[in-house]
Amino acid sequence: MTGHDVAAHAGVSQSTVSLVLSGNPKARIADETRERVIEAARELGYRPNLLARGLVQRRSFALGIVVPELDNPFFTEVVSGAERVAGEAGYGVLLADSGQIPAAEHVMRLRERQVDGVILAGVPVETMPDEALADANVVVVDEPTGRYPGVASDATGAGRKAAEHLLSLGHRSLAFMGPADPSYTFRMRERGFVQALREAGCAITSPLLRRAPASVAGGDRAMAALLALEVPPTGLFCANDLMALGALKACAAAGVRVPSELSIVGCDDIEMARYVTPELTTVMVPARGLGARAARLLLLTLDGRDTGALSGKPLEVEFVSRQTTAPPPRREP
Amino acid sequence: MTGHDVAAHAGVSQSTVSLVLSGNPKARIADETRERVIEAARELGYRPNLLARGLVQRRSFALGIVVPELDNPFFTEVVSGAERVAGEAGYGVLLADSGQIPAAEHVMRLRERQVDGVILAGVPVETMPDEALADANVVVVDEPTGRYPGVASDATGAGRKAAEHLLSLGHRSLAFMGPADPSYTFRMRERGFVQALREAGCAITSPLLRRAPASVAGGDRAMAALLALEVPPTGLFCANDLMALGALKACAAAGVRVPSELSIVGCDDIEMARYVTPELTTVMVPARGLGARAARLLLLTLDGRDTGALSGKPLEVEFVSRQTTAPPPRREP
DNA sequence: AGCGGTTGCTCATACGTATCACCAAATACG
DNA sequence: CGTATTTGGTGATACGTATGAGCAACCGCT
Repeated sequence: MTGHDVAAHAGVSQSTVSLVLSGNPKARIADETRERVIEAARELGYRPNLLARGLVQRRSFALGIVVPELDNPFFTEVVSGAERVAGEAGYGVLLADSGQIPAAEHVMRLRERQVDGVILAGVPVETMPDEALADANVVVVDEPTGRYPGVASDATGAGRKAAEHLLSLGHRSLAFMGPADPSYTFRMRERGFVQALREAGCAITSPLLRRAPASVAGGDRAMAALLALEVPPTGLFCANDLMALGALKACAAAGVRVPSELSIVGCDDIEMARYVTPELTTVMVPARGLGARAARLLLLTLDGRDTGALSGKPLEVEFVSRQTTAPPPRREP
Repeated sequence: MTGHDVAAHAGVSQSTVSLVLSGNPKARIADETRERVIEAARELGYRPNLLARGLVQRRSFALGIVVPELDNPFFTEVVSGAERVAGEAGYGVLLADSGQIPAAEHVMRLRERQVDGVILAGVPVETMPDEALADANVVVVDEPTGRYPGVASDATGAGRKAAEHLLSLGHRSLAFMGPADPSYTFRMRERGFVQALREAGCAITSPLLRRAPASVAGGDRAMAALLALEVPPTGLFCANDLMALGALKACAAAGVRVPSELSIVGCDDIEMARYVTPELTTVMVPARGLGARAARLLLLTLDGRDTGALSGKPLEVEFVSRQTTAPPPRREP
């Protein structure tokens, strides 16, 4: 089932079929011919071979997206948002879940498939060999590089909002937990949090700054360490929701009541934040929006359109008050 | 950067380059020539154009996967499993998140991209027009069709195990919640549960059989309805974990204590099941395994290998005892 | 020396589409 | 009526790769 078959069936040449079905609308085709071709294509159920089209047009109308792990709901949402936008624009999406293979290799594979562009989310772009990204259309999610266009959320704002909320509740003994090898976004969340505390004259001390993998298990471990301190904090900000869920779990295991004994604020607002008990107070980061925006930015770039507008300002984050925060317990009850 | 460039650089023809770099190993190439070509390719950073290869070989070495929603962690895991297996075999993965567009349309788009096969997970295959799947390599996840090869989990077994557990704890007043338009798998989970109850002389009555979307919100609503009954059940089996999380949430909101007042069993064992409080007792369905197996089955089919072995027996499910089940409260305390 | 067989490579072509150059017929124009 | 212009289409080619046919050189054997 090729364009030639349709041509034969409609009594025209393959060129004409191509012009009718995918050529630009300014092609001069008689209405009657156009009808015949379209009808023939419909009857035969013709679908163009996008490999062939891609080969000659040097555009595959597909884009790749690389994430470190689909397990993390945050990245799932990014993918979901990007997929939607790409799909609506007629683009296909090639997914690469980093896993064992280094991200750079994934990018190379995607480029072999001639993707028109690549979205990188949560991968350490700075550590990738230059050649992998050389003259590729790349959009980086939530990790401003200065070298590639990107979309980001207001990460320092996220940390700041968490701090402001906890401070306003009266907390003064605050802790933070985040990954040991933080990505840009995690660094900024931490910085925003720490700076806001400092400005309020409430510096964070080293034992209250825990490093652990940004996962539920990591949060669990870090929380256990915090609870083992001589004077545990009364409030906690976690680099992401997964860690916060782990912290919540550790508290439940240790019999520490949230929020009456300890207030916890997460970050991302993954769906699960609403479904745990108590519901997690967090800072909403528009993951799906980031993915969608990344895709839009990429598509605009491919069309050679101006990208300044989209690339510019970070996406707003929003504090979401739920049930894991409350005023600190009174001292020496 | 094409094979011709490499050829020129190595002083051979493009054919030779092709033979060296991707031709079958039985091609007769002098060692010295082979070296030269490989070296030239390395120097130039040559990567073959898979579109061109796909066009001539009539195989794209890519497969498509269609899911109804990436939001559901179950499907995320299926995708993740399939992606891993495909990636290791050198296949690319085109993702289609159903969303607004009907699944059949997604399949057509994937086929335009010449995917070698398609994995369908959670899409209503029976309602798809035949032409969409005509002479395509299809593997259906968890929905035996009789027309297409598929991989499935032991869904009746899942329902049965949930029933057996609750019965063995002493429950006699049991409820079920599942979607109103159940897929095959959901129907079988329900059937296994109901049958096991019946065999134990403990039939389930109609008001204890709730229909709601298989989501957290749906579970929440259904649970609220159950709690409003004159005699609420002491035990509950949910068609999937998302519903169970919703039920848990509704209980928390209504002040019903789990598991002392009500036992809840979910199904799937999504990651979150471990992280809610109390931890969710559930039946583990190997989602990642299903995805991996679907991919393997598809790849074998593409190689023209025998597929009987893989297609055969459903994957085992496993009861996972956690914290949401306990003996029923004594009557009239 | 003569000859079949093997080795090592190249030539030409096909895959299915888009697109440029070109052409015949029809039409406009003075 | 002769010529410029437009209309509506076709033919040929290119995209980058794989691959069967073919070919020259060399080998082993009698």
